[in-house]
Amino acid sequence: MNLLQEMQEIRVRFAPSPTGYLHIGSARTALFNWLYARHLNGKLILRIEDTDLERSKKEFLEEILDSLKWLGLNWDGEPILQSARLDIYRKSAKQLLDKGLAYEAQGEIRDKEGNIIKNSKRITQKAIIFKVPQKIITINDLVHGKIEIDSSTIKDQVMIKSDGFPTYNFACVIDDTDMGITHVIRGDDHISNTPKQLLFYEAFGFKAPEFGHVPLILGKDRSRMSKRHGATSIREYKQAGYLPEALVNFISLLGWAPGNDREIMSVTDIIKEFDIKNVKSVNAVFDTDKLNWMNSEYIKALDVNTLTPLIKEFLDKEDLEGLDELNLKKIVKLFTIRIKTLGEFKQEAGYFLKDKLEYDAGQLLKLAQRPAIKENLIKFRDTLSGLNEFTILNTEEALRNLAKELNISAGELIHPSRFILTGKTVGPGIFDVFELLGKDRVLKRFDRALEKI
RNA sequence: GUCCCCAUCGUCUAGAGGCCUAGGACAAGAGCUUUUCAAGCUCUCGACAGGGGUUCAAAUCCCCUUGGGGACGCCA
Repeated sequence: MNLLQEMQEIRVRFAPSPTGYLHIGSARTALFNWLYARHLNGKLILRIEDTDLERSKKEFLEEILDSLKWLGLNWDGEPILQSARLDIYRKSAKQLLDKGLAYEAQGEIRDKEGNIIKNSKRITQKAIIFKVPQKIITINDLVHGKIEIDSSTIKDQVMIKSDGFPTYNFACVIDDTDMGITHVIRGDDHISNTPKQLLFYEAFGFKAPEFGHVPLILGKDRSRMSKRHGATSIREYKQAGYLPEALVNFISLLGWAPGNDREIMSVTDIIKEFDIKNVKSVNAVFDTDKLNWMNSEYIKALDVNTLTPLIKEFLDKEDLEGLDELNLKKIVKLFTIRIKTLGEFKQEAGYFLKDKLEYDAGQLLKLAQRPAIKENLIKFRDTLSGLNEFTILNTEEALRNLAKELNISAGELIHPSRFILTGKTVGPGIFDVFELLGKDRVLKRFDRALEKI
């Protein structure tokens, strides 16, 4: 690689702070950075912004890395921790101090309500504060175009806090410069930070990267997506049984579209098509209905051999007792088109996994009140017990013959049977249920239910 | 309050001045299929926020209004 190519290499970064789980919005930012890098054959650097001593937690860091890996967003090199670079920030701040572009000040530390925290041991030194010069700052944003901000609306910026740690905007500039970041892709909520950072670039004489501010993801009420809108962290979606491919596909389409009406796309195709120029500048509402649809499409596209192990991870040991692999696969196959998430399987197909059924009392009563229901069901039970082969074909033939004999519709036997065998009024075809449950379990469930009718 | 961003169906979006009586998808509704529910197939409903310009021509360009969102920390 020659020098020119090296200078032109695209380097982007994702810079989470380990103060919480990976939020869906952050994940989208990470995804766009990743797509940008992969599309242009660049590098994605992971930087951990752990300069908030009180809120940063190691468990959060691990969780964030796990979520990124689960989504398939791989990064280049080792993650860089800001907490390991404190000297560098301090030295850099000193430089501005020496140039007369900054000053030191001793202030109190206040909490969120504005009260002074009196005996804070954190005040060990003076804060270093940047003197904001008067000027118009221009951002040539990759998604918004030209944005102008008058610096008179910005107050002097703390670079080094009294606890010796750098502030976000300051550390960001030092790091992005050191790491050779060429493009900063981040959420719209950072637009107001960019002019502050641009001022630092200028003070140091550093070349600023390109900026692209991507729109935010909103909840149903159009405010920033938060806990009250439902699941906000990637781990929650993983735990609910969404497929990472579906989630990636879905969030890639929040604020971006390839422009040819394509929606279900492999990640390879998304990388191929992704262009920051096609990113919209309008915020997007997160629509769980559409995510559910997309996830179900991904589930339907999987073959049973791939799906079964994925579903197994959502089942407990006791769910699998007495179930052989072949049977489980058949059940999975039956439910592939009926579940929207992997987690729904246990709920939907529960009656295949455990024998104890809870019958809804009202439904049971309704059933018992139908004319001649008990004697018909007893006859049907005896017919079933006389079958040698307990297959879809055999059970259907037996049921239809009996219905004819009794001069009732097939449904008169089918619906009560479904209720007896599954405890539900809706579900897969009843003859599938017969075969998959097997003769023994079917008869047992009939006997148990008939006692109650 | 100040600054900034944004504005096409309920939602995600297509739309780069004539291809737009605005296209697709989700959701909703109807029908077909059927033992129920799904799935599948077919159809229906449904939007350029409002007002001024510019232009032969505007969803697309400009301005204003309105409406949403975000930021204003020794948080990141």
